[in-house]
This record gives sequence, structure tokens and C-alpha cells, in this order.
Amino acid sequence: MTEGATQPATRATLEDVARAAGVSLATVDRVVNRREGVRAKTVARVEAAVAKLGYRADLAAARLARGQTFRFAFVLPTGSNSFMTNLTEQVARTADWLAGHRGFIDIHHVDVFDPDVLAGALENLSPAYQGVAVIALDHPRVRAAIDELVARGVAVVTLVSDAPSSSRVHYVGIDNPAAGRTAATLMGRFLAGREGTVAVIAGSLSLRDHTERQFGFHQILSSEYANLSALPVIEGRDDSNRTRELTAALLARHADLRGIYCCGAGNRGIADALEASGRAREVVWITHELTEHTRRFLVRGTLDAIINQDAGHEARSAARVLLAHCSGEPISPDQERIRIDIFLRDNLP
Amino acid sequence: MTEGATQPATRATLEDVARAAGVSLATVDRVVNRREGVRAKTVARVEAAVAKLGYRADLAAARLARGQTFRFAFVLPTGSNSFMTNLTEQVARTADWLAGHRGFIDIHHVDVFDPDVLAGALENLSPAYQGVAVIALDHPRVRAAIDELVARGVAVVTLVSDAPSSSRVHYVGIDNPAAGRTAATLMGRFLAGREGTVAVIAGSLSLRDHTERQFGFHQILSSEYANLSALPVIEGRDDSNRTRELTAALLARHADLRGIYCCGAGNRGIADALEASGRAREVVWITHELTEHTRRFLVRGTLDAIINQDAGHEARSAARVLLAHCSGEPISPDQERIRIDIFLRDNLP
DNA sequence: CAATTTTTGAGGTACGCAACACAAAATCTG
DNA sequence: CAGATTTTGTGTTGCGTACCTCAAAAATTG
Repeated sequence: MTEGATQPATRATLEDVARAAGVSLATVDRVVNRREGVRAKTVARVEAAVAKLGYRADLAAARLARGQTFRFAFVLPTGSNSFMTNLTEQVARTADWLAGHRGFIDIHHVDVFDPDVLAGALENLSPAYQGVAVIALDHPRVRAAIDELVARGVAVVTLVSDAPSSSRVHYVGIDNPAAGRTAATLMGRFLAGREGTVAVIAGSLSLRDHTERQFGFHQILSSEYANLSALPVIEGRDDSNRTRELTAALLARHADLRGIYCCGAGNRGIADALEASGRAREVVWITHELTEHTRRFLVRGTLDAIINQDAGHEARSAARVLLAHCSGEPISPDQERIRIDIFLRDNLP
Repeated sequence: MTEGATQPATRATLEDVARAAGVSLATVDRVVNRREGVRAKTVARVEAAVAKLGYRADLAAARLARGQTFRFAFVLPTGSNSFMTNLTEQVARTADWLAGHRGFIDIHHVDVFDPDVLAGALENLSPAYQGVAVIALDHPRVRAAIDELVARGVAVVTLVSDAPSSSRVHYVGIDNPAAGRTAATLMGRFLAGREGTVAVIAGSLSLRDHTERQFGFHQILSSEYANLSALPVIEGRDDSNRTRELTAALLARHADLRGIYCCGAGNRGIADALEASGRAREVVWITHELTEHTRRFLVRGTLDAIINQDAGHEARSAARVLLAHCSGEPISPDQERIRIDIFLRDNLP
């Protein structure tokens, strides 16, 4: 049977509310926009009418009337790897979407790995921005720069990499320790009791996200998989040539190497070394970020799993959060939570 | 250095375009809304001005001026399991959001497992709806009902369960065969070479999504994991009591049972039986849908992995697709693709 | 060149709300 | 009860676009 919760066919306007409450439009306006000078009794009457008619402000009309426009700056790394390239493109697409909603995004490219350069860029941002999204570094100067922006009334969200001790209003990105733990569980279960060593390759241990991932990874590996022992973390600087050599050396030195967890970039180097060694099939390799390269390695079977964060979601979420913050609307945490995606060969998008 | 792609501080309006092109507002309107009666030469001039100024219609203003409102019907199952309850809630939340964008959602509860009832419900839907989202059944009568709606100019999207041979404009849901393959790969890898049998429990094989999942599961299991042999599929009718008994019987009969893949509901019964048998730790159990129950089983270690589809995403996506379709806007396939989530204990949201 | 058709311009209204000014009414104060 | 104060009503304008009418201008035709 089709028993539906049928709603009124047409939306109630402010005028309808005014009529229903027996007050004027101005009073309703005062109530819904929480302005002063209305008796509590009247407020109650208006709110009752709002509830009764199910009045909801027409966001389109409200934004039009307010006539506000928003300018946001996205501070992203220069050059860089496939993930960052993709993120930049997703931000550009988001900008395109925002343009239809009275919002503008400027993309600023900065060397985000240098705290001074990054902090300087944040300090010199035009005061025209109501919001800033930045791939942060958890460094005192950067933190100070963020805090100053926030103090100036600018909404700041950190993107992909957080600065938790700063006063940013929101972090858009994954829980990195949890991502590391996820990788460790996959590694442990895929190796199912076999004994041997596992290597961890990070970009740089001065990057908070890489550190957190390897922390989570070690945590689970050591507590749950006694059969596996982790080798000291190697820093590959997110560079393929360097990771190629490091991986080749690893494979040569450790005959009992069972797994590689790469919590940064430089995957092409790892793939080359693994495939050259002839041990690609037996060594379980888990890495981060779905790119055209890692996709290929996964399909080919060299790579066993990808832990991913969806750059498109991150870009859109950052824009939504900034927009909501600037226009005083609430955000739904559910929708803005960035998930830790696991990709196997079978569930690739 | 902060070299940014700085955009104009304020958006260009139709008037700006008119001025730049040296024509009147009416002409610009004719061009941007593709009305007739404008010389090709003039069209080109206006379009050049649009491009030069980077004009983008203000969606808020456009929608306001058009004054259209949209009514959508969501046809969901009556009563039912945790997943459907959650989906219903997410649809309600989406309705709340849509209300701010001149859209209304009515939720109709129907026994979607009965093709005649479902088809009847679709046939009797009020003609006031511009769009319908339905958890479909791939059955001739249902297909015909969908086709008729589409023929009447109603946008129809299938939700969670598809009717691919119908003329629905979009399917919002996961790739079920791929989900089954994903489960099989996890099963195969978690069992890592051990020999034995694997059971598959479906709700009903007349449900397309369940069939597709078990198809994908068997496909990978038989081709890649010769060490594991699948038992005949069991139909648990998504009922916990029934699955409890069936699982208990399975465990009693098959000492070499290594894994259980449940591609439907009834998980509480499986958990009970597994835990009662004392073999919860050694048997790899993989199931679908993250609910409060499956979350608990996963954390406890009884359950090894959850294949999930995000009900919130699905609800929002369906609404966005319907809205876009009705207002002639394009959709971005990227954003509307529903992912096959894998949840381990470590990456639970 | 006149008559006809096509193209363009000018101008208006409406959408629902925000924001403001000012007057009128109600309430409170001394 | 007069005066001061608070609360409410009336009215206006503008946001950027859609859509409409009617007239003016330009191009095309016979």
C-alpha cells in the first residue's frame, strides 16, 4: 500500500508565516533572523507558525538578497606527485561548481614542505579571503599563521594534512593513524601467519601524516602479528628513483621480506624494484592513494591493496565547510567525514 | 611564492555581458537560454563576451526567477532491516536539505519484494511527481511501470537495486557483482591457502542484488582460490532466526567450514551461531552493510570484514540526480558513483 | 523602393528574502 | 496621566535572473 508522508505541494513563504501568526513581515523577519526587539510572547507565536507551516527559508532567495559573495584561497603544493596533481584538478572542478553559488576559489601554489615559505604565504594572503583551505604542516610558524588568520575572522580548514594544535575550524582529511592500522591489518591478514620481516617506506618522517600512518601501522603489527617484525622505517622522500634503489636494496638484503607498506609516494620505484626482483607475487605490497600508476600495479597484481582518500570528496568538502562556516549554516559531520577507502583489484572505481 | 590564479572579485551579471557585447539584455537572455531569433553573428558576439567575462549564471537567482519547485517520490520497503531503516532516515535528512532548494520528497513505504505490489504502487503514484527514486525489482511488471513513468516524462532513478532493462535514467547503487568479487578476494586472501569449504548465505535468490553478489563471489573464488570450495547457496530470507538455524546446521555438518559470505541481511543470527559454536575466530565471516550490529560483531572480531554501501551517499545522490535531471543541469559521474566500501575494524567511521 | 520578415531593444513584472527607515501602537516609567 | 521607551506595522529597495509584451530597427524579399 502506498501510504506516504505527503508534504504540502508548495513551500510556505515568510508572508504565509506572517499571516498565520497575525503579525507583520518585518516582525517575522526579526524573529527568524534573530534580531532584537521582539517580545518573547510574539517570538513564540511566530515560531509556532513557522513550525505549523513547516516554513524553511528559501536558500536561493536568501543568498540572492544578502548579496554576499565568498572568496576562498586554496593553498596547495607546487609541482609534486600524482595525488597532488589530482587534488589540484578536483579543486579546480570544485571552483567551477562554487562559481554558480557566489563563491570564488583562488588556487595558490606554494612549497608546503617548507614551514617558513608556507607560513609566509599564509601571512601574505590577501585580506579579501573569507576562507582558506591549506595543506598544513604542524609547525609553530605555520600554526601561528593559521591562528592569526582565524583571529582576523578568516575561516581556515586544513586539508589532507592537519595542524591539530592550531585553531583551524575544521580538518578535511582522513584519520592517518587509523589508515596505518588498516594497512597493518590487511598486511597481517594477507600474510596469515607467515613469518618474516615487513618494511615501511615513508616519504619523510617530518610529515605528520606519514608519521601518523607508520605509527598506526607499527601499533597493530607489533600487538597483533607477532610473526612479523618491522624493519626500521625508510625515508624515500616521495621520489621514485630513490625508492627504487631503496626497495632493491631491501629485497637484496632481506630474503625473508614478506611485505612492504608505503605510507607516502614514490610507488613507481617500488613497483620497478619488486618486478625486477621476481618476488612481486610473494611480497605483499600495500600503499596509499589511487593514481593511474597504483591502479595499474594493483590490476597487475604487483600491488595488493591501496588505502585511499578521495581527493574529489576532500576538495568539495573543504569548499562546503568553508561556505557553511561563512554563511553561518550548520554542517553535517556525516557527510563531511572523509573515509579511509580500501581498494582491491575488484572494487576499483 | 604565492602565484595564484586570481579571479575577478565580483561575478559578472547578465547586464555586464550585455554591455560588453554591445547588445541589450533581452538579446543576451535569448542567447544564454537558447531561444530562437538571433543572428548567428550576434550569438557569437554574445558568447565571446560570456567567455571573456567568465559569466556564469547565478544559480540562486535563476532558480528563484524560474520559481519551479520539484516533487520527488522515494519508494522504500516497509518495515525491514537495519540497512533499510538507516536508508529511510538518510532519505528523510536529504528531504530536509532539499526543502531549502525548492524540492520536496515524499517517502512511500511499499512491499518492494512483491513485484505486483511494487508495480501497482508505481502506477498509482500521483502525477504531481517530477521524479521518482525506487528500490527496484528486475521484473517485467515493475519494468513496465518504470517505463510508463519515464514515458510520461517522470525522471526515474533506481536505488540500491537496479532494473537495468528498464528505461530509468540512472542507477544509484553499487556494482553488485564487483562487491561479490571483492568479498571473494578478501575471503581468499584472509584464508591464505588453507583448504576447506565456504558457505554463501543470501536473502533470496530472486533479489537481483543478492544474485549478482553471489555470482561475483563464486566467479573469483572458483577461478582464483582452488583451495576453497563453495557450498550450495543458502537462502536466509534476511531473517535472523532462520539464518541462526541455518548457520548452526552448517557449522555442525561441515567441520572444514572456513568461511561464510553473507550477501544479504540476518547477520545477528549468523553471529549468534558462530559465537555459540566457539569457531568464531577461525571461520572468516564477511558480510554486507555497516549497521550497529555488524559494527559490534566486527569490533568484537567475530566478523572479519564488511562490504558497505553508504546509504547517506545514496540518498543524497538520488536527490541530486533527480534535481539535476529535472532542471536540465549536468551531473558529475564522479561524484555520483557509489563506492564499494570495505570496512575492517580499523577504518570504521 | 515598398512591403514583409527577421532581429533587436526597451521596459516591465515576478520570484522570496534581507535590510532599512519611519510611523504607529503598545507598554512601561515617574 | 504625560512622557519615555519598547515593540510592532507599513513601506520601500535591491539582489540576478526568467519571461513577457510591444515597438523599433535591420535585413530580406518581391
